[in-house]
Amino acid sequence: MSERGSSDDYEETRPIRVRSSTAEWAAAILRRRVTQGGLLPGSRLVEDELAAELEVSRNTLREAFRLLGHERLLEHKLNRGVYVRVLSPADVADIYRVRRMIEGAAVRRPDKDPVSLAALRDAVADAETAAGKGHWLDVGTADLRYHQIIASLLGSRRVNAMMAQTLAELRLVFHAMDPRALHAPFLPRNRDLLALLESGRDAEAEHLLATYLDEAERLLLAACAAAVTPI
Amino acid sequence: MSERGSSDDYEETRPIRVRSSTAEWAAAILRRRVTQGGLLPGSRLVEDELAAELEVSRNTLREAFRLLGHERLLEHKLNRGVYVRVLSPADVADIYRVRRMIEGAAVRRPDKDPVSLAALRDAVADAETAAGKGHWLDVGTADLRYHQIIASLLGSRRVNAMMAQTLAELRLVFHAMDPRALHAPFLPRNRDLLALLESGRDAEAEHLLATYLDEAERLLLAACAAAVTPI
DNA sequence: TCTTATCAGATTGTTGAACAATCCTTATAT
DNA sequence: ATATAAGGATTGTTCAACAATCTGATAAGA
Repeated sequence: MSERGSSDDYEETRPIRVRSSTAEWAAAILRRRVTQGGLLPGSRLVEDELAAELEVSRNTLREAFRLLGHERLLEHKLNRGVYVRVLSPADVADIYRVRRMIEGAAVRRPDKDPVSLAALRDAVADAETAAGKGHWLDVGTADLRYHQIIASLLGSRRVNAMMAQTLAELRLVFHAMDPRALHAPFLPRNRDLLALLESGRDAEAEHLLATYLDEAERLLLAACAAAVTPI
Repeated sequence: MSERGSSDDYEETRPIRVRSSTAEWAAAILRRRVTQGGLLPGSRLVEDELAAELEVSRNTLREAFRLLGHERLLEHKLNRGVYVRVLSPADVADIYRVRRMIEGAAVRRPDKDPVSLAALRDAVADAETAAGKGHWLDVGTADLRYHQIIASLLGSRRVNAMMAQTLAELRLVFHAMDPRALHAPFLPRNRDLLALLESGRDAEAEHLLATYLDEAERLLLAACAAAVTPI
C-alpha cells in the first residue's frame, strides 16, 4: 500500500488524525513526503492513484491539494494535474530575498529572547552531532530549525508561518544537491553567528548573516540551474 | 439569488472564470465579499446556502473554503462550520509586526524603482481626490494600494504576496471603524513619506514610517478591543 | 517528409445524492 | 436547578456519474 523504505513511512496510520479533518491529515502526509524527498520535484500526483493509496475520496484529496498548492509545495495545472513544485533559479533568488528580510530583521532586533538563544544552541549542537556521524540529512534538518528559530526572534506568529513555508519551499531544492556539500560549509558559521548574537554584537552578526545567505544562495542557484539545464 | 445592493455585486457573473477553476472563482467572490465588507467578521458561512446561492456544489465550495482559510480570511472550525475571521488585538499587533518588518525593509532599501515611485504618486493623488469627495472607503483602498507598492520596492513576488495577504487580513478590522477617522490622519503622511523617498532621505523616511505604523496600530487596536468587549 | 486533422483513451473538473459523525437545542427527568 | 436524553440541523466524507480537457497516436494532406 504505502511505499515502504521511504523515510516518512512511520506513523502513516491515523493517530495524528485525532482532531483534524481527513483532508488535513492527507495534506500532512503529502507535505512530509514532499519535504522529506519521498516525492521529488516534478512528480505528478494522480488523483485516482493517491486517493486509493491514502484511502480517502478524490474530493477529500482535492481539498488537501488546495492546501498544499497554497503553500507552494504543489503546483496545480488546470486540467493537467498536480505536480510537486519545481523551483526555478528565480524562485531561489526570491526565497533568499525573503530570508534576508526576515532573518535580517530578526538579527537586528535589540533584546533577544534567552529561550530562543538556548534553542539555537541546541540546534547547533544537534547539527554538529549529526555531522560527526555523517548524517547530513539530519544536519540539514537542524540547520533549517536553526534558521526558523532565528526568525522566531521577531516574536510574530505570522512571521514564523512565513518562514516555515519559505524554508519548506526551499527544501525542494535541497534534494538536487549533495547534502554534505550543501550543509558542511555552514556548520561553523551557525556557531559563529550564535556567538555574536549572545554577546550582543548585532552589527557583526548582521554582516555575517548577509555573507552567509549570499553564499548559500550561490550554492543553491548553481545546483538549481544545473538541474534545470541537464542537457 | 445574489444579494443585491451589496457593493460587490457587479460582475458576479462568470467572466472572470476565463482560465480558472470554479473553486477559485467561488473563492474570488467570497474574498471580495469579505474584504469589501459584504460579509462581516464573525458571520457564519453555511455550506448549503452558499452553494445554492453561488450555484456550485458543496464539494467545490469546500475547496474554496480551504483556500480562504489558508489566507486567514475564513476560520474553519471542525464540525462547526466556516466563519469570517474575527481579529483579536493580538492579531492586529502581530500584523503590525509584519508591516514594520516588510515596509521597514522596503524603505531602507537603497535604489528605489522609479516606476514604483510613480505608482506611489498615483496612489497618493487618488487618495486625496477621494478624500475631497468624501469617499472614505476609496481612500482606504488607495491607502492599502500605497502600502502594497511600498512593499513591492523589495522586488520580491513572495513578499508582495505576503503583504497582500496581510493587508487583506487587516482590512477585516477596518469595518469596525469609522473610515474617515481611520484614514484621514494618514493622508498627509503618505505624501510626506513619498517626498522623503523621492529625495533619498531614507533615514527620515524610515522614522516617519515607524511613527506612522505605531499610530495606525494604536487606532486599530482601540477599535478592535472595543469591538471585542462591547459589554 | 513535414504538417495538420481527427479520434480514442485517460485524467481532471464538477455535480448530486447519500450517509455517518458531530454539534446544538429543546424537552424530560431527577 | 442540574443533568440527561432525544431530535433536528449541519458538517465530514464518500461514491458514482458525466462533462470538459488534455495527451498521444494514427491518418490524411501539402
